[in-house]
Amino acid sequence: MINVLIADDHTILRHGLVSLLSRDENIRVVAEAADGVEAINKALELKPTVIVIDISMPELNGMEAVKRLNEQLPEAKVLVLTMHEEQEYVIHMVRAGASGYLLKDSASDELIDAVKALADGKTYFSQYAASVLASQYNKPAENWQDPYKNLTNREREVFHLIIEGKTTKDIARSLDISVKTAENHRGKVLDKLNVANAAELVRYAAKNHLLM
Amino acid sequence: MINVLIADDHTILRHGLVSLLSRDENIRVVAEAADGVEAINKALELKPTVIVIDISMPELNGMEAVKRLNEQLPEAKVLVLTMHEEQEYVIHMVRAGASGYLLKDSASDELIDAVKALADGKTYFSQYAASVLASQYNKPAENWQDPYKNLTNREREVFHLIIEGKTTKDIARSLDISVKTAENHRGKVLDKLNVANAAELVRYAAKNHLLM
DNA sequence: TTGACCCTAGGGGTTTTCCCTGATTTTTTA
DNA sequence: TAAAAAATCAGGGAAAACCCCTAGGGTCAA
Repeated sequence: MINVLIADDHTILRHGLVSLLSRDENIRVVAEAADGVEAINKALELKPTVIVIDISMPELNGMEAVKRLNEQLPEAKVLVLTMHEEQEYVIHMVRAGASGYLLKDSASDELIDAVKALADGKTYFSQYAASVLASQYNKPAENWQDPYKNLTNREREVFHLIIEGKTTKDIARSLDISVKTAENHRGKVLDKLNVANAAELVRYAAKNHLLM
Repeated sequence: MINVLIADDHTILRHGLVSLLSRDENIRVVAEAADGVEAINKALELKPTVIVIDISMPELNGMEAVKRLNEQLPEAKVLVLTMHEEQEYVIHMVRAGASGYLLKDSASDELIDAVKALADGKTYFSQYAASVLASQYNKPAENWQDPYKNLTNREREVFHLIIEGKTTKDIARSLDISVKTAENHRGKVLDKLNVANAAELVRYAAKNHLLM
């Protein structure tokens, strides 16, 4: 038997979810919450297996609620159910500890599947959410284009050595060139990628998945 | 009309895919390939909209093939169809430029949906693949543990400012402390996380998903 | 109350980074 | 072939980073 807590500030929608989930004989809705604080309190008290939560809620928004739930009740699995299609939401919620992400216009079967998957220790992401997550890895190919592409071969070598944490002296030794030359390349790289220092350069590399 | 190229070294399976996809009136299979090199050659010649490809193939494996296809024919969308459930495969293929990832035991409808999604410029990931991608964001909470956890609150603040690319002077201003104090904290952070400089610190942050 | 730890701040030093300018040789491209 | 771009080297100078040290004041717990 899967114990579920439903947190959503829209009463009608919440009741709809309850009756939808209750139809499945393996699922029992043990509590409802209309805001984030209530959700956390009831979760800590009843320790449900799965928590179905909406992002936008009064008191404590879904994101913060998920974060706290993950800290205080890590064994509970959080399924985010939302109408937000914004990319950032998906990633932030996953970062916050969500195990599933479903849009409200999903088929109702999907909701039940998702709850069961989470209860089973798996994750469940809607087609859309999956695309967003994947896009984080896909992007680089296109993003590379401008600045990184404009580096010369030598500069690209230097670039990679810098993001390895190498000093200019190391780089000079590595490439068998003078320190001054390495320094020049370094400067060019920072300039072309429009960053102020090595730390920012590594950030740039991370953002564009250039970090090995 | 969506032109599709199918690359799979298993003849029977390949033919099965062809007849499956051909059943849809909006899809036309323009070519088949039994290995990676053939896949690339035919793709460059026929410029299909979608390329359905298996990971394990002779001559040039799927991963390499996807990489090259992405470089030489970026407008073609690659759908990876495989029986490999290994985590690394998903991520590597996506990094290589795949727009979709489907397991061979998926429903046949899913294949058609996936092809159409890709032709439409979207991505398509099976439930499983999505989970793997999501897990990349979930992990950190556990990985954080050792060194980062040992930072004091103040050090953690400084840590985050360093990985923002801030200089010591910036940090001092930010926290309203003297440059010398900021410098001390900076030193402590580098020391505790066992890195030599800010660049390595950002690497550390990236590895542990601490980069915002 | 006495360590232990943290935050604070400074002294004094070396090394590295970053930003210039200017020049020679090689490679690429028009 | 001539022009442009890239790679090499170099020096000066300011700023930042990094390192080692001391030291007062605060909190907290044994």
